[in-house]
Amino acid sequence: MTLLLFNTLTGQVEPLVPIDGQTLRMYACGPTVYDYGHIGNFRTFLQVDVLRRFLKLTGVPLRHVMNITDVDDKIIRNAAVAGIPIGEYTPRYVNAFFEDMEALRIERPEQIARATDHIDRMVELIQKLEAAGAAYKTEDGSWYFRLSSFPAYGKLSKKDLSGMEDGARVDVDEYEKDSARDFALWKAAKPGETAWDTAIGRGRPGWHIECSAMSMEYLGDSFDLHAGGEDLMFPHHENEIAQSESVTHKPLARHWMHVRFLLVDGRKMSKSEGNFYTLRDLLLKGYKASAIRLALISVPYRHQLNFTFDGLAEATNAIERLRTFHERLRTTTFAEGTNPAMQAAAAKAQGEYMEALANDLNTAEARAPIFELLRASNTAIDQGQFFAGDRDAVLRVLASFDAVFDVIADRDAEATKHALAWAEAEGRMADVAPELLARQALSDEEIEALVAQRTQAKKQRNFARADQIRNELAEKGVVLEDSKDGVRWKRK
RNA sequence: GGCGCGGUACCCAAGUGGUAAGGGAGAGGUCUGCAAAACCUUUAUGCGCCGGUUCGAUCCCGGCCCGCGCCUCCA
Repeated sequence: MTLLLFNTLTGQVEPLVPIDGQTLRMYACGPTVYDYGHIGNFRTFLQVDVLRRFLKLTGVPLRHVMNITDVDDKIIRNAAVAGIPIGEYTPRYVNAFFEDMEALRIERPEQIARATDHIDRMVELIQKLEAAGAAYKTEDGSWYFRLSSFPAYGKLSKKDLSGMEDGARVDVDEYEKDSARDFALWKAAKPGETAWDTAIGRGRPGWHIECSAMSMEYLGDSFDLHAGGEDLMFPHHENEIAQSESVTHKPLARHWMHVRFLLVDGRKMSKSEGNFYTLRDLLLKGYKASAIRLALISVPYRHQLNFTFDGLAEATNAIERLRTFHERLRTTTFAEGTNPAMQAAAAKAQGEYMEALANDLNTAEARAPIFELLRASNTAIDQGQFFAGDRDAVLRVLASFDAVFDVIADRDAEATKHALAWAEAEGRMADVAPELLARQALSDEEIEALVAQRTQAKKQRNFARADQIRNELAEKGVVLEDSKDGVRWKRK
């Protein structure tokens, strides 16, 4: 099955297939590690995760490179404020980022590349650009890209810069540039700032050059897909194209994917609006990592997603239903055999599910057949028309679902535990929701003991006592389910 | 100002030129000691508004209204 993916470059939905007929090579812009990741960052990374997981599900081998920008103005500024070198400042945020990826079940790309590990590659690239007449050095020792040397500039974002060349706006700090639109490849060192001594002078890289240098290093001159948030389309990706293609004279990437921004309560998320959330903020409020994942991927990547707490609650409940169903399949004993109707329903769901994802990663549409199969299965089970062979077939469909969505398998407790440990270490326990703390109050053993007591009380038909225990557990976030096979409990 | 996106039931949301997936929530019911879970029924003659094309439009075209994003560091 071939993925049809919208290509920003052509404005069309096109098949995404490896140009070399084997491995799909992709580059996706990663984080700038100056702070903790927010849900907007993660929406993009999650949607790219959906892409890579679907490709893997369809049997496409991947080589996915993600950069980590560990040197830039904000990092330098923040490190200076903290009074430490950037090499000491960034690791905590790099580690936090990886921990957040793990919490959200975002798969690790095959290759992670840090900017500061590739300074020499960037310098080489700038030298090549100079040789090609596309780069020049200014008096202060900075290097700029000569936009006039690259007529195709703007082809990705569909911008016509012809009328803007003679910028009426003159930036006094950049008076040395040939043209106001020329962008920095290399910034000359300012006193006290982080800098590298290199063949092109002492300084630090501009933002865009790292992606050109590192994609070339790990994926070659030309690769299959380049992805990132919509804001990166211009100027970042446009600049990457200019830098890379001026040297290679080959298309940097054949396919470009851009994930739209999310809104929070109908507005762009920003600190000043007071609608800014990191993943950690939400975990401490008691929301499950899986619910955050589902909420952020359920609206297809090309649409704005309006993030709300209602939406998070909805995702929480939807996951609960999936997990309850999965548990029912796993723990119920079914008679041998199959129900042809169920076999057909499972095959249909699987087909519709895959087709929806193959259609430009339509995650919203992909959910529908899964829930339809869930209901059909529950009905069949209730009526005794569901057999061991059906269970296996339905479990296989759920496995396909989770191969991409990854929300049924429950690792929420670990993510929450890590978040709480972090809050403790950072002195942020005041931000932890009381309900979350209440939920941590009982150990599994204590819950088991109370459940046993309640079962005993029920046997003695002491329902008052049994209900008392149930209420007590409910206050601690533990929900009970009585069934023929005994009592199941779960944490909310 | 330039570029682009969206307005579908209480909320989220998919979708197609032929009469509206799915999720959440609510209501009623079955089951249960009571719950929970599960299932059944129910909640848009309607898809922002007005025209047009068509045998037929939510889906195509035009206009209008409203909301949002990008154009600057930003996922």
